[in-house]
Amino acid sequence: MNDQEEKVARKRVSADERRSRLLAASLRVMKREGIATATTRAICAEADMPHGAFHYCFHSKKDLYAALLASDIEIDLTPVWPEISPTASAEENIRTLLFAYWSQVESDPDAQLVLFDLGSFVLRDPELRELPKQGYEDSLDKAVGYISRLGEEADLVFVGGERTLAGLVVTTLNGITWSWLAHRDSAAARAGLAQFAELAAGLARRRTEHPAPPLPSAGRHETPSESRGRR
Amino acid sequence: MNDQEEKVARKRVSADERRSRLLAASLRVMKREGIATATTRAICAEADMPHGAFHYCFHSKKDLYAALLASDIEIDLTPVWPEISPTASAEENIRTLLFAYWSQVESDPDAQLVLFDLGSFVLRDPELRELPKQGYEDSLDKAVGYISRLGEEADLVFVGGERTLAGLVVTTLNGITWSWLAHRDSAAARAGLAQFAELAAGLARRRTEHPAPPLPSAGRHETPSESRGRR
DNA sequence: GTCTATACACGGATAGAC
DNA sequence: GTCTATCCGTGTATAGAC
Repeated sequence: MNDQEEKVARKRVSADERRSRLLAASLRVMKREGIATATTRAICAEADMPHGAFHYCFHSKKDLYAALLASDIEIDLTPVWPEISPTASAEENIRTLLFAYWSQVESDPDAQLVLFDLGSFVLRDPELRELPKQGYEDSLDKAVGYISRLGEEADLVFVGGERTLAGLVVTTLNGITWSWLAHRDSAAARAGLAQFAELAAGLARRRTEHPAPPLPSAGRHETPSESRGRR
Repeated sequence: MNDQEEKVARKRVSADERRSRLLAASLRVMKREGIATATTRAICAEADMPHGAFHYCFHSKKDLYAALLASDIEIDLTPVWPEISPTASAEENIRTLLFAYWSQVESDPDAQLVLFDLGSFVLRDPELRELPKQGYEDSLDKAVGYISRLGEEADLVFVGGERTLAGLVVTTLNGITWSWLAHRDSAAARAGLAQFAELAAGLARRRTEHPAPPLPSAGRHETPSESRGRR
């Protein structure tokens, strides 16, 4: 006594629901075959919708790109927090976090590729050029969030400020990811990550000890990171 | 008494010459409008050749991509070497080199974008997937070359070996470049570069003096770059 | 809103004259 | 080798029935 099932049970769904299904489908297609092959036809097929559906869910294909970049395809570090503890060293905690991130990168390389692919594409379009900027800000914010939480959970504070460190993290992670996509040498990538964790740990200080903030390398000429910390 | 000039004097040129002209033209088009718009037609037009010429210079369009990635679109640091001197600090010398690289990046951002664009595209194709790997090796080699020369000219040697440092440099430069393409904040990019120079300097040692390695700014508590130097 | 059918342009590649 | 004309597939977008 159900309405109809002429084909394979294509149910009635709201246009909004369709929109998000198309977004998900487009992401799947892009991961599988690349952005160039993710045509409106392929996407609709993947979402099991007629081709015509596309253009009353999205004004144009650019719309889809914009929406895709807005819905951040990001990595979730929630499950790793229990492993963070104040008793471990700063370097260990940082490495734990970075490696948790990294294992997700490695488990789904195509997602990363789509991110570069999409960014690269969008940077060419005058109308969309600002999107990656926003995306960068967003990942910065997210990194700041993680770093803050790390500070709390592991009782740390960072020389130069959280945002500076966040910039360093985002940039380095992008660099390592891109290089890894090219060479696919996991050991090398992890070594780079570990090296970076060591570096970042050098910027960490315990919150509790030393009431007088112990700046590293004070007294000499000013280092870049110090001058940047202010402004 | 010259042969012919029916149109605008389209001279006779060898197929090889055509090939390289097409490569150059394709690069120009890609820089200007992106890889997606660089069609065989657009490329031939840019090279002032008939469309048909394309397919007896290149077997297919993939061929062009491969050839393009093989002919490394790289950055030349030759003019900066005079500024390198053993009297300057390691950090200064490294920063000089990095900034020289960077000013070329900033002067031609589209070239960088093409590199990402092309890499991203090529990583999708099963037949071409190995090309970026090779490209990465090449830039590693190039970086090693620069680092070696820096070692000679500035009388330095690097903890961990030149190749390790080279990997770090290539990766970091990629990361900073990609981030910069998104946010276009030159000051931030240069700050990151300076920060990295500081870090890398922590890995540098004078070749000549002190058989026992003289750590910079020793005496107080340890700075990040110092702890990093060891391992 | 939903879907089918179609318009229209443009992509890579090739056939075949010169 | 060189170039023109053309094939054929596929892309985005829309017109119009339901």
